[in-house]
Amino acid sequence: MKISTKGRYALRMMIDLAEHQEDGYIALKDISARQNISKKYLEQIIAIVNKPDVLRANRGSQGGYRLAKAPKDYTVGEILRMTEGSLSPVECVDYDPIECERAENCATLPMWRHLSKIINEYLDSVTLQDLVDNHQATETDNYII
Amino acid sequence: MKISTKGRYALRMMIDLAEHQEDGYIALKDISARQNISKKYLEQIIAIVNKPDVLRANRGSQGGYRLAKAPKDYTVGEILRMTEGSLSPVECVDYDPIECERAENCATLPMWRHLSKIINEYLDSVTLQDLVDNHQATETDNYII
DNA sequence: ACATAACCTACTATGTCAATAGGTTTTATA
DNA sequence: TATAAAACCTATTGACATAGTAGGTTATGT
Repeated sequence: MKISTKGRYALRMMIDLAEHQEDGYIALKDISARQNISKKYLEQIIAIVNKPDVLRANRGSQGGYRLAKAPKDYTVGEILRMTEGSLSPVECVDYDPIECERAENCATLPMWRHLSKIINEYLDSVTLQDLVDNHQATETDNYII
Repeated sequence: MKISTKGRYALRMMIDLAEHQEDGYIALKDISARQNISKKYLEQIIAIVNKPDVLRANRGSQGGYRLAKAPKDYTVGEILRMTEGSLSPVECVDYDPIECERAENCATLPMWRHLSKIINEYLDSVTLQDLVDNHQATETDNYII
């Protein structure tokens, strides 16, 4: 029941991009150095997230990435679902109709559904901007989240 | 971010034991047949949960297992933590003090803490009795959870 | 005594994770 | 226009976890 490095690194990458929005296109080399994550691994991870409505990329010299929209318009949930796949605690709740033959008479299904709901709803309630704001607050201990 | 079969099977086993409380000691063979889970695998899983305050076991002929307390006195959270280990979405929040050197200045830590909190609090709020009640309700569609 | 059940330990196939590695293509700039 | 820098692409790998299977030993009610 753990978020993988893929998801966690993707989040840190997005936060890094959000915090350096003013610098134009950011090279993975710089994110790699700041976040202390292998550039090669970041390449693979950013490839998952690199959709036109999420990121803008420039190739070649002086190239890099920048956010496609404002940090407040990304939720943690959407970023994690892109990299991790479904965030539900059990696979069966992702299908509609449920394929499991036990579903009709399952003692635990409603509980899994509810857990899935609160996980996704919470993660969809936190934006990239919230994380950036919170990061700034680490200096003053004025945590928002 | 998934609960493994170990945790899910452990829960189903506990529910099965709760629903057959009146039958005295229940053999794994019977749970295996009813739940359609390999008896050999159930042996390994029940070994994790088989503590004096959780289950009573009788060996030999006519032996088996029964709950050590009332179904309302087990939470889903405690059962899953026994089999799955920690239910937190990231490892770092389990340590106090946190070992990660980035912790003091981490943009995501408070969010992970909060997510961990709502997951554990919800799973600790659901008892084995709730699941049994809910199971009964599948016939009438009067879900509680 | 014997059948039955818990209990114990080792093994294994498969898959996922967490990268590393080595390239090709594109592009700003000197 | 050569070149350096960057994105982009695909394959491979070691380590570990998952999801069991297998083959026993020990205890106990009948």
